Order: sequence, then structure tokens, then C-alpha cells
Amino acid sequence: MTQSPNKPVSHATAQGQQNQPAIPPDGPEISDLLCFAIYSANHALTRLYRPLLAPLGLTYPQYLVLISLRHNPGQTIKALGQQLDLETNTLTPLLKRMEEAELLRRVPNPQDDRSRLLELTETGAERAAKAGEITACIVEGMGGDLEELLDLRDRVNALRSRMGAT
Amino acid sequence: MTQSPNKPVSHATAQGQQNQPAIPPDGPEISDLLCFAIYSANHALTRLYRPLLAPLGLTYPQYLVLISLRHNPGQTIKALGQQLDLETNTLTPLLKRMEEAELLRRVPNPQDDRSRLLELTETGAERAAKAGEITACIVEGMGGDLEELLDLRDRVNALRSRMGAT
DNA sequence: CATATTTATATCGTGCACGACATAAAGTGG
DNA sequence: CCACTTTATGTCGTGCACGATATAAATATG
Repeated sequence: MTQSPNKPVSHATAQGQQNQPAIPPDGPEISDLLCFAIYSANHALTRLYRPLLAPLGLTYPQYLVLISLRHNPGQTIKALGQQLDLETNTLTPLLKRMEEAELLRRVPNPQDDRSRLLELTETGAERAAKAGEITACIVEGMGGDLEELLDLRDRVNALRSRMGAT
Repeated sequence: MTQSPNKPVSHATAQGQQNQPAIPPDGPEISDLLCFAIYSANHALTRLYRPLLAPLGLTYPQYLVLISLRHNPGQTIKALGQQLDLETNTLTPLLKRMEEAELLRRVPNPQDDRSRLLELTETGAERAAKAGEITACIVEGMGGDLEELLDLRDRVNALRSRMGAT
């Protein structure tokens, strides 16, 4: 179902064609907006993940933390924040909950008394392994072939970097 | 910067090629995940909108509500929820805040005493007009040409509908 | 018409996400 | 060594997003 590519994303910046206005006088509609497509796709994704993550006692951001720590054990909170593009005021409480759930530890950094290093507990490592497997189900839930999904990922990431994300 | 399309989105569903495993033994990395690309693009978008919406006293979801009401005055809360793919437990407090800010009214529905109709106040209509103009700045902030953005929107929407969104 | 079910909205609790601000430890320049 | 600045983390308040549940009105069914 590839939609009609006729409607504008928004008021166009400076394109001059007066006949069929790319800029409707009463502004863009919700369905025209790329930002809404992404916003809403994100909700749909969370809904896809939730029932798979709930049995593991994980939320979606916590799932991302496990995936990240699995590949980068001993990371600082700042490094994790850079990878996930999140601030400490988001991560601190999130990591505290995960520490209470015995998924990870925040150990002091011998190189720097201000920072802490993150490492998975044994339970955390097990959950991370299971969480990694969930991803296959998600790909299935997203439909389409793998090539299309990979291409979409690259395009979204390109957009992301154009918007100034890390 | 179009990335290398070599890495898997995730564990693949059931593809049999043993030589160069599309499935790394320690699971997907954050940067492999389409879901993370979308999750993170959504944050980046919110950050792009925030400084533009703040002067209007709007949050991003409130901006979407104004856009929607501008085209569909007299909508019920349920109809708005279907368009934005949000539940009443999200919308009720959001709409209350907007009503307190004098942006809209929730008037009784003469056809159905259970529901309410949403209509913009004069202030709300003015803000909606200004908000519509913001979209042009966002397109600029997103970079890339318009055609690319339109195509991306359609692809994301296709994914969204494959995931079962309205 | 009485009861049962569905529907539209609302309430409550939890967990992000982030702006504003706080604090303590590094680093830096005199 | 002493301010001064920067950096890593934390706290607080607000606003989504949503699961679970509540309530009242509409509708269906006997």
C-alpha cells in the first residue's frame, strides 16, 4: 500500500508553482506530516514490543539499555546516554529501577570518582540474551522484506543525523 | 550519508545461510535496529519542534491536536483519538490542559450525552494557524529534498499500517 | 420494559523524556 | 595552592503514553 505522493509534507519552503498549490491555505493535515508518521510509528512499535517485553519485566527503553550493555560492558552512564541519545535526567531513574530489579550494577569508576560504570548482573545478561531474540519477532511483526526494512532504517538514520542527532 | 546496508536489522526470521551469519551470536546492536532509528528520530523531531512551539505555549502532541481540529471542527474525543492513534486516558488530561489554556472547548454532544465535541476557541484558531506555519521550518530543519521526505513519509506510513496501526 | 452489553469518557498509577537546577569531583590558569 | 570552569551525575516538576479500572449513557436483547 504505497500512498499517493501528491500531498505536501507541509508548507513547502520556497517552491514556486502557483497552479496546484503545494501549500493548502488552511495548513497541513495530520496525514501529510512526516513528523506524525514517525511519532505514530514509534507508538506502534512500542505496542508491538510491549507484550513481548512484559514477560521479561522490561520496558522498551530498558530493552535498549540491555542491548547496549551487552555489547559495551563497563560503559559509563554518559557513554550510554550518547548511544541512546538520552540525558542523565532520563537515565538515572531508569537505571535505578533496573538496578533494583537486579539487572545491572552501577559500580564506581576508579578512573573518575564522578562517574559510574555499568555492568550487567547474571540475570541481566540472561534477559539481554532473551531480549535479543525478541527482535526477530518484531521484524516479523513489521512485515515487508528485510531489504526494505534495512533501507528504511538507513533512511531514517540519515534523517536523524540531518536533524542533528548524535 | 547513506549507511552500509550490510548489517541485519535483527535476528532474521528464518533465512538459512551459514557462511556469513546474518545473525551475530551476541544479538543485534543498537545501531542495527530500525526500531531504535524510529524511536530516536522521534526524539530528534521533538527537540526540533520544542523551541518553535514553546513560544506558542504548545507541546508537540498539543500541536497535533490543533492541526487536527483545524480541519475537523466539532470532532468527538474518540474521533480525535482515532486520528492520532491515542487513547482517552492520554487525551483527557491533555485536552483539559488545552481547555484551561483557553485553546479549545469541550462542549456536550446533543446527539449523545456520553460524548463531547471539541471546538477551537478564537485563541486556539490563531495558534493553529501559527502552528501550521511552523511546519515549514521543520521541513527545513529536516534537510534533504521534498521528494525524499514525501517518499520517506509514505514508507513509514506503510510500515505503520503493516504494524496494525489505524 | 428490564436487564445485559457495549460505548464514550474519565481516573489512577507507573514509567519515560526533558527543562531547570543542584552537587561534587576533575581539570585549568593564575 | 586557589579560585574558576567544566564535567558526570543526580533531583525536581511537568507532560505525555498506556494498562487497569470506573461510570454513566446508549443500545441490544429477552
